Amino acid sequence: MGIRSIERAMNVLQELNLQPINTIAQLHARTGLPKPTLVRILKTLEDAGYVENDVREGGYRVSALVTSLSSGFHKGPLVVEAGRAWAVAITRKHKWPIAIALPDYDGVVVRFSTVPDSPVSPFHSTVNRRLNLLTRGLGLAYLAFVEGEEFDLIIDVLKRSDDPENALSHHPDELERLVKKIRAAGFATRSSLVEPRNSNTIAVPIISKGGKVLASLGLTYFTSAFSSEKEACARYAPILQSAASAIADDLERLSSSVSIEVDNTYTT
Amino acid sequence: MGIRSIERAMNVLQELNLQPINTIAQLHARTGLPKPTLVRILKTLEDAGYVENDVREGGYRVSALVTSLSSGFHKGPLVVEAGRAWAVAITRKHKWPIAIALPDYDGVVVRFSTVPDSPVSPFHSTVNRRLNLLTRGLGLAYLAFVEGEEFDLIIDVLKRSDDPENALSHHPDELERLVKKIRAAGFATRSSLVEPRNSNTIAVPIISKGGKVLASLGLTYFTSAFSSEKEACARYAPILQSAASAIADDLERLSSSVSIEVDNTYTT
DNA sequence: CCTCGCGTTCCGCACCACGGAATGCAGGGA
DNA sequence: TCCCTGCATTCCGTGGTGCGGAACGCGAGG
Repeated sequence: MGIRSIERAMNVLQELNLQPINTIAQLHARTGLPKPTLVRILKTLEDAGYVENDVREGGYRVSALVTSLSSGFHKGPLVVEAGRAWAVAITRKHKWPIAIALPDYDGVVVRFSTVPDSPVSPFHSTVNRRLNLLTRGLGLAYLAFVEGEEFDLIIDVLKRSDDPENALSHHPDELERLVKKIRAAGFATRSSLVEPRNSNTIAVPIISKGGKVLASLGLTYFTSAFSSEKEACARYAPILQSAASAIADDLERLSSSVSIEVDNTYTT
Repeated sequence: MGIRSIERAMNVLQELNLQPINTIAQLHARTGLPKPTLVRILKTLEDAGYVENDVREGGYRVSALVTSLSSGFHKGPLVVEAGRAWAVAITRKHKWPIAIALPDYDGVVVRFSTVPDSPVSPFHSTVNRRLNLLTRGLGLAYLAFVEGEEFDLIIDVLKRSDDPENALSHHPDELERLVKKIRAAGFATRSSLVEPRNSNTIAVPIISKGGKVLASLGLTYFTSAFSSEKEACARYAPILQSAASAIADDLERLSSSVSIEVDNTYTT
């Protein structure tokens, strides 16, 4: 076991990243740490410059310096780099948060999200969150556009899983129907069978000029903001689709002008 | 005074971000912490998933999870978002690290850098580093293209500073000569009067379609890699200039096309 | 075989982080 | 005005825990 205070501090720092502003009481509830301990940890982080105590807002928030804790981390594939700007732009315009997810073995992992830029996000920073392929919007948007034996390979892996969210892999015809529907529509949504119910995600694939599915791009919204799922999809799916194709274009420009290959590596 | 172990852990984490791989000995030298203490801290961070002990490489490195420590921080202006992808692409092609700096009162602050992507960087992650306007490449590339009373305003502020790096603000004609030279060339380099001497930076402004100087974009290289500064500039200045103009284009596309799509899709 | 430098483990002591209890403070209700 | 409630913050005595010098194991080099 490691140094307790450090583990606690890291947890606190993670929690702080999940909300724009955090009261001691909230952190107490979420981390289970005694309040005096929280105050002490937060004061330490504040002295070090990672945290600000905004008395006006009545709580603590992360400050700019936290970026220095991860600035040296190699950010990952060029798709994410190319997609960020579009994701941010869409969120600024439409408010809802955008996420970019990359495939990783039997799921997709959120590698970038504009949650911190969104004033109305149902979630708070989903970066590094792993999502299932058969139930989640971002997973389905990726999977449904994968073809041939790569598709079969993934399904085989999923079959070996006992995660209830992967259950569909045992029902080939149902699965096929879903995939066909998604392909025809050009976008996927989160299954209505999984939590959370008060939000939904609309996602589209990002497909390279060569036809390879590189990532998926999703928008998450509160269901209560629209009278029906259809309405939300009609509104945002085209936006996501054109953004996805713009990202593919950018990737092309970025690679051709400096002649590099699209790199599909991802870290775990 | 805060909790010592936390302060130490944060320092270690920052140091880890400054190099792709870090041995205990290096960290010991840089942080001054006893080796057993370092091992204990690193083990704690490793258990928590923020750090990996790569025995093959013989050292510690930050892992993907560190991004969760800053994922909630609002990343900043769209220029940086638009510029990242280009910066990454250039570094992948030409190896040297690229930085994007934004103006901040009497200086510029590095808001993004590809140092982690560069195998040959003279520095290591300069994110959040503040640079002077009159001596640093990124500062000069910004300042020299600012016009009119905005320029005068900045100089007035600099005059009130007693930082030796701002001394030039007291020599108007010399300053004017420098500014003219930079404008004519279209790029700036770091003053030969300031450290470090074994590297240099070539920087260009990023100017919006409306003519406003938004940021500066710089490339840093080891002077020993070229026979003269001229040679390096001849090679990289055009690359930076076209990237800067591409970034300005992207910014334009990002802001205009996203809003056009809104209007188009509303009827569907 | 020895030596050097390294990462890692050991272990007893000092000290410092811990958290329950107390305090301070602001808002709300009677 | 006074009391109450919920909150953040401070206090302070105690015991656990982080500390780091010393020892160890190991691989490389001579």
